[in-house]
Amino acid sequence: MSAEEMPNKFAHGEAEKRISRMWDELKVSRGVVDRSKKPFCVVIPPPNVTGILHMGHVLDNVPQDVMTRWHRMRGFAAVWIPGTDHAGIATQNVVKRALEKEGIKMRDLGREEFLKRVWEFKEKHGSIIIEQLKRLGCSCDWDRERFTMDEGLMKAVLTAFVQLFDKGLIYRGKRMVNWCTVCMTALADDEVEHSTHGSHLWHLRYPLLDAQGNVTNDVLIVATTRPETMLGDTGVAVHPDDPRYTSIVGRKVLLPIQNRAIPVIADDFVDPKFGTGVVKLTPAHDPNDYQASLKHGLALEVVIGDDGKMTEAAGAAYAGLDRNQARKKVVADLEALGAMEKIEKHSHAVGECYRCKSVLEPKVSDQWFVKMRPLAEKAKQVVVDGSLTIVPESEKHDYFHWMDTIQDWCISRQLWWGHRIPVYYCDGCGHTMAKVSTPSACDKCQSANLRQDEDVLDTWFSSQLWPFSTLGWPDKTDELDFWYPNNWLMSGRDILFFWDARMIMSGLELLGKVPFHTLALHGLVRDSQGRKLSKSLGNSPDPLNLFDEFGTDAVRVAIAMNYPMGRQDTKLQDDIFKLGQALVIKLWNSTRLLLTNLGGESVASNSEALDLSTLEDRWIISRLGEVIRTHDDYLAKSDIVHASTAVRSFFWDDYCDWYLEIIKPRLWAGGESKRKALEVALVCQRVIVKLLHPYMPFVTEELWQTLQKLGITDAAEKGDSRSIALSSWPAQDLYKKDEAAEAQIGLMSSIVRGVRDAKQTLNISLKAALPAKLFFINEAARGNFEPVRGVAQTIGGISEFSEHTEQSIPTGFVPFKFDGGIGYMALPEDIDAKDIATKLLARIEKLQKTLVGIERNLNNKEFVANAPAELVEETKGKAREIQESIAKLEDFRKSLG
RNA sequence: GGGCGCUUAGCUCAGUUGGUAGAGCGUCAGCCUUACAAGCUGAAUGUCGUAGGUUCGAUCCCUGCAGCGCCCACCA
Repeated sequence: MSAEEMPNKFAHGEAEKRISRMWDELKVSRGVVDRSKKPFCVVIPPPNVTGILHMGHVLDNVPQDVMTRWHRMRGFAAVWIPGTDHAGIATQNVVKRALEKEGIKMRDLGREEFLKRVWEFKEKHGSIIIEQLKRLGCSCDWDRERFTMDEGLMKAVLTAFVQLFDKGLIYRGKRMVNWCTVCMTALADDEVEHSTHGSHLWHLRYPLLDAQGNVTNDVLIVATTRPETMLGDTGVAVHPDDPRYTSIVGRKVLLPIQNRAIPVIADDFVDPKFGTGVVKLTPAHDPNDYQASLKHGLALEVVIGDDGKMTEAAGAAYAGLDRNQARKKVVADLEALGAMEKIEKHSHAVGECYRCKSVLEPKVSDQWFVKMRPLAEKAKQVVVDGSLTIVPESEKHDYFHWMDTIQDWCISRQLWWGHRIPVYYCDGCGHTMAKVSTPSACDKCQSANLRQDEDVLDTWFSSQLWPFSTLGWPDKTDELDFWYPNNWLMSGRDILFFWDARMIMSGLELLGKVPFHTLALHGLVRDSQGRKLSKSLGNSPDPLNLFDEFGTDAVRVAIAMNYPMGRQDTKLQDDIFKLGQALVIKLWNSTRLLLTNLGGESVASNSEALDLSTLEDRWIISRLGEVIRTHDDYLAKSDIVHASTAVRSFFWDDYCDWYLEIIKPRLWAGGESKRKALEVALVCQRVIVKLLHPYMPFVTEELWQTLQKLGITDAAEKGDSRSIALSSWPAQDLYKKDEAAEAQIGLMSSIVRGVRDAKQTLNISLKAALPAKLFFINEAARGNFEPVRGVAQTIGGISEFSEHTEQSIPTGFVPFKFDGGIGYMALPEDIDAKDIATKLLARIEKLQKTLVGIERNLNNKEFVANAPAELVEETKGKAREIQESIAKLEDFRKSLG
């Protein structure tokens, strides 16, 4: 393509596909173990294998791609490892429901056949999310894609289990766990979501029995939120110091309906102030009651089954009823018996399944647990001593608190889809052992009569190994040696405990090292009204539609510039994608401006040997170095919002609005000055394109390829020029700071702004070239003016600047303020004096307001005495400038009549 | 019940050795100026949640209060 043929817009739809293909062919994102380089490794938070791309994924992955691309260009041996999670409950439920639609029941199929169906489902849908991540432009090393149930990771999971088991960190125990009656499995504590429900507090009358077991006239009134569980009551408890009840401790009450005598016990877990101060005890269906039953030797009466239906033990009248129906019937029956004292309104928190939202049932059962306390101590320590940094820092509090209050982790799930627990029971001698590969005989008695545990592991048990299992652990691979610990991990705050914390614990325990050095957390994006994005609200935009409409680059850069990091959640304004798109267009067009001015020539530059004899060239190069520094500093702190907006504002404000406008006359004029301008401008353009590449990979690749084809290069660049993704990151040291140039251009822009302001006040065209005079209050400004005289004339639309040294206003001129002095611009003949006077008055009043604040300080002796001398001088100077301006504007206003 | 965070322009948000407040969007005014009208040039708008304290000086540091949000938590 020749420069003139550069299309006038970026056709993102076509280009993104073409560029993705090119990246695949060049394998730009391949991570190679290269010990001459520094390692940089990130692992993707594995999306559910059956998932489809939503805004949450965009949020997770844009910063990871930014970081990975940035490091790759900076010469790190960078790798970003992709993959998917088998997502135990979620996937099992999806397949189960799909089968039910075909009229097939999971249990009828049997375990083996069902699993076959899940695998088929996975093969069919598993690549969808991966393809979508590619569309997002993620530069993952796709050859290293992993799945939490692939062969290697399976081995990692089993090995981890066996190691923890052999160390005694995994044990089996009878506990009260959270049971989901819909998913039919146990859940870990943090898989429970609490939400407040409006309900009732039922007060039940339990008649007191005398020593012979006969009903007396006394009743004990118990308050409960779950009347249906009374069918399984095996005791009643009061506080030992509660004077109302001390006399009856040890006696028995008659449980209505069941007509069973149950004991009254004393325990200090009872709060005398709540309800009646008497608690009914249902050890099989309440965690507190269960603890009490262990202490006091109460019986366990299971009245609610795994499916949420009442059991035989509940009595013939209730067996088979759903727990909710049973509640109604129990209440009605108690009322009929006269055993219902009263019913109060009461709201309380109820635990729900984080997958299916149904109300959980506490259930006593045998489950596998990981001992967390020893792991938690180490995990805390690495954050305390700084070997692992959490961003934003405020999240540390939550992290420490969680570690401090940690309970053992229930890792067994009564599911079929997942890693089957590698524990084998010997039917010969009762020995229990954990093995990575299926054993043929018992370790102890050599019996071949072995039975594997039926349960599978919690999904998070495998995801916690992700930072090292994906690198080959438990094998000692080169990758593991080179890229572990990972450098950086990004995740939503919502999975800090599910995933991040457990990776830290398992990494420390199994490998003795932190899994990553920096943990960056982000909040959620919400809609413009602050609501969570959800399918049911219909307020969750489909990222793929956004890619089609605005271009992937636009979506990415919009997300980067509005990222919810170090903050609370971010409200997604409707227009941010349009603004992202505007940036893409602006970048495209600024390149086009330069290319269409090449005049058929090619411009090869060298950042190390630029001719900077022209002021604006020195200035933009100085600014360029500054923006690289600023950007890199921010990104090093994982702050992609400030990093990306710094580049944007440099590009748009300094480069496009000032620099390109300044050099346009040189471009039109041609010759040596034009060539130099193009050289500098193209260096800047290349650097800007590179700086934006992590955020907008597609359009920047397209522009890069265009420049390369035209032979526009920079001899100072290193790296592989076949793709911008492989090119070298701009070196900030190449672009030296030039204070003088910055001060001079700063003065120029201040004068130009003053002139423009004056022209708009007078309602005259900005192009009208009028003469102007400058009166300098600040000597430094006078010195800085001479070099910018020409530029100021051109850009400001001034025929000629001259210096004014008198105090009085030159007649026929209008005053304007600039930093360091007062300017006077020639007044055209026909002006609306009244209109101008009004505008001037407003300006004067504003200056006076500012002056009042400044003078308040200067009039304060304590300020002059205590504030730093520099500040006092600066304040005095400021005051003088403003005073002068006010005086001149005021004089002029009066002269208008 | 505990812990954490937030409150700054109409909206979304920046703002660290404490020095008199910024951006983008929106609004208004003027420009089709030969890269871009998805653009350019300007303007207006704030008792920085509230009451105190420290300080010459507080959006910033300390304390109380109010409103909002998040996390954790077995009160039946």
